[in-house]
Amino acid sequence: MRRHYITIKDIARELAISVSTVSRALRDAYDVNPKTREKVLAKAMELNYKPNFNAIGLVQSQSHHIGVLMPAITNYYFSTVFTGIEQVANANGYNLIVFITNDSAEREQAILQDLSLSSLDGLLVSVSSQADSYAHFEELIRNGIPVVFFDRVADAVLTSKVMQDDYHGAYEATQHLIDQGYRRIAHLAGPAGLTFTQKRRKGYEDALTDSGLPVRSDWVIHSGFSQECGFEDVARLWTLAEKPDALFAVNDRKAIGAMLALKERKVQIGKEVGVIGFTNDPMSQIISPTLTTVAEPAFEIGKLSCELLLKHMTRKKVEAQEVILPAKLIIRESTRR
Amino acid sequence: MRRHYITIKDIARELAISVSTVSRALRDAYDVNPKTREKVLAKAMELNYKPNFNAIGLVQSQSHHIGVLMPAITNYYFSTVFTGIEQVANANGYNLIVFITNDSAEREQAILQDLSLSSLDGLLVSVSSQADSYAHFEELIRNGIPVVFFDRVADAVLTSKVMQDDYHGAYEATQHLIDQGYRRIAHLAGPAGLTFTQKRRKGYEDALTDSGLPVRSDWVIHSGFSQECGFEDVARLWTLAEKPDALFAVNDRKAIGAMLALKERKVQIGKEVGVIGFTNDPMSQIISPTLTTVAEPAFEIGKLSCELLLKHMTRKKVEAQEVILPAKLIIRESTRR
DNA sequence: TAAAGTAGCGAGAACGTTACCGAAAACCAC
DNA sequence: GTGGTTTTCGGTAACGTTCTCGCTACTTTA
Repeated sequence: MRRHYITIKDIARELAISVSTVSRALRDAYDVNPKTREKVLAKAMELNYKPNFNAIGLVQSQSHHIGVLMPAITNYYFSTVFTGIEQVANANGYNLIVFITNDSAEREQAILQDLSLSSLDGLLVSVSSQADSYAHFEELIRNGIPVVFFDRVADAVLTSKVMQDDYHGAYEATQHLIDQGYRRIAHLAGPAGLTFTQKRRKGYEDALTDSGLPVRSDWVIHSGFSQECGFEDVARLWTLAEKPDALFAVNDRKAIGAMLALKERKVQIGKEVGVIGFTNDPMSQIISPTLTTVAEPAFEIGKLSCELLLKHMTRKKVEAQEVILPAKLIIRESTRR
Repeated sequence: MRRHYITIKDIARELAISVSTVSRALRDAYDVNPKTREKVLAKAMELNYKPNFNAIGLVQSQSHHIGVLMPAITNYYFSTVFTGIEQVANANGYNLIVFITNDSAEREQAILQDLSLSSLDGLLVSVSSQADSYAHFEELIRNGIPVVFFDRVADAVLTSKVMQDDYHGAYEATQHLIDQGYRRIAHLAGPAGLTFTQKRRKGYEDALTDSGLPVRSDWVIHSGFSQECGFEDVARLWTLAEKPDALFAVNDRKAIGAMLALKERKVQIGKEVGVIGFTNDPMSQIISPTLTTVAEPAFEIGKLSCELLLKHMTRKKVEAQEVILPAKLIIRESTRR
């Protein structure tokens, strides 16, 4: 079970110098003769020395690990955010430890419960949609482990957050539908508890109100994020006496589910019923008609979250900030009459 | 920078017992009075004690971390495999450290070069398509860190591998096209260096040969995995004097790129030209006509890879095995005449 | 030439935990 | 009671590294 690798002791012994000197030579050049430094480096290379991060972490009480806690990774948005995170983390010499909650609050709690404080220097989080308590995050922060939220943020926790402009994105999307002449606009919303669900709903409602259109609660359906949810939401809407003539979905997967339901009902998408999504998932360009959507800067959000976290980790005191990146309306066929 | 947390010393002091006893009480019950064990556990709970994994890792020379090295995570296949890995790793108390190579051989080398032997107990790998040297993997294994390959395996390295049945999947796909009456079947292949590219090509060629059809090298195009590659491959094929009447793509993204190119040329997919992919990416059900494909058991591959790795990690000597999971043909509209 | 400064290095403790071994205490059988 | 087990516990070294301090030897300054 136990393995033995090359350590600085081995280098010290072979070079007949002390471990202290080897340690210094390998890190910074101060207090060490350039010549001995050369020798140490050469010997380290020769023996293929690799530092033991457990030992370093122990003595410095840090791990060089950043945790990433997300509901899932099997979708365009999260996997793209993650790629952004990875790029920054890697460039700064940090490793990423990934935790997937499957959108379950219990799982999220369990992960945070098990989480040893010593194993992480910082944590990036997108909360599960059922999460009800954020005490664990606050405890983490209290213990000196910075937490940065992205996308699905916990409003109550005082720390930095990175997200897209959900409100204005939703407003623009709804406005676009209105501009295209749609008047009976329904909203396929996300789980009610999430902040961004609320923001997108607010943007939708304000756009309607600003154009003098009524906000009808029976045209707003809260459900999950999956394609199936979108499909079922349409089924429910189509039982109503007065059916909508446009759908604004909280994300592309739901919009696509809705489109499939509409196709099944032989409804002409765009012409009869406009559909608009949110995310700019590659699927939105594949489906036909192509889906109008609000593009989220997923990669940028990942990069920025990680950069912010690094700031919190390295600097003494960085005050919490909320970064809101612009979302961009992309007009395609599904809202073209 | 330095943080101090609750340690077993604190527990020992408060209970006026030794650290050895606390340590034993916290782990297994042997050699410790059930009563004192109770007290220790209660006190640990009270103080919210969390073990320091750096210290444990140092003394046991292990990290409880498993590395996952992949070309990307922003696609259906890899993110699903990863989810399978995550499930098994988590259930066994291991954390996952993710490395993304972006399909670059240099990046892969750099990651492996930096990789401290002490920071990983095992490694799961899907090699980059440009990888030319597998020396690093062999060194890892020599140093007692088990490596298991999945999907994109390194044939030369003697260790366990998990993959789908590329050969038979490709054979079946091609056979299906033949059965449907297509006769001039082209293959949009992957990067030539990868093992599974070769296997799928072989399956394609054998199916043709077995049906007495000629294998035409100008109908086999090797390029990348992206949608754009599929698009461009069709552009090239359509400059030929004799055009194919069916396309077998190495994956769904390429198949979809090809379909878009065909649509642009007003070619009726299915009726005029059959298209078949590989993966069963959700996109294949979204595009119209829906795409016939060969489903890969991505989640299962992830689970199995991790389970195999755990076996290698815990048991003294487990001999390397190659696991090949069945791939399943899923017939949809794109091959229906 | 003596005092003062500086560059380079080493000794030893510390980080939090486990592993090993020995000792004390409790129990048991006769 | 006595001797021998068994149970329970504590002391100490070790894991690989950094960090602090102090020492030596050389260089500079007056």
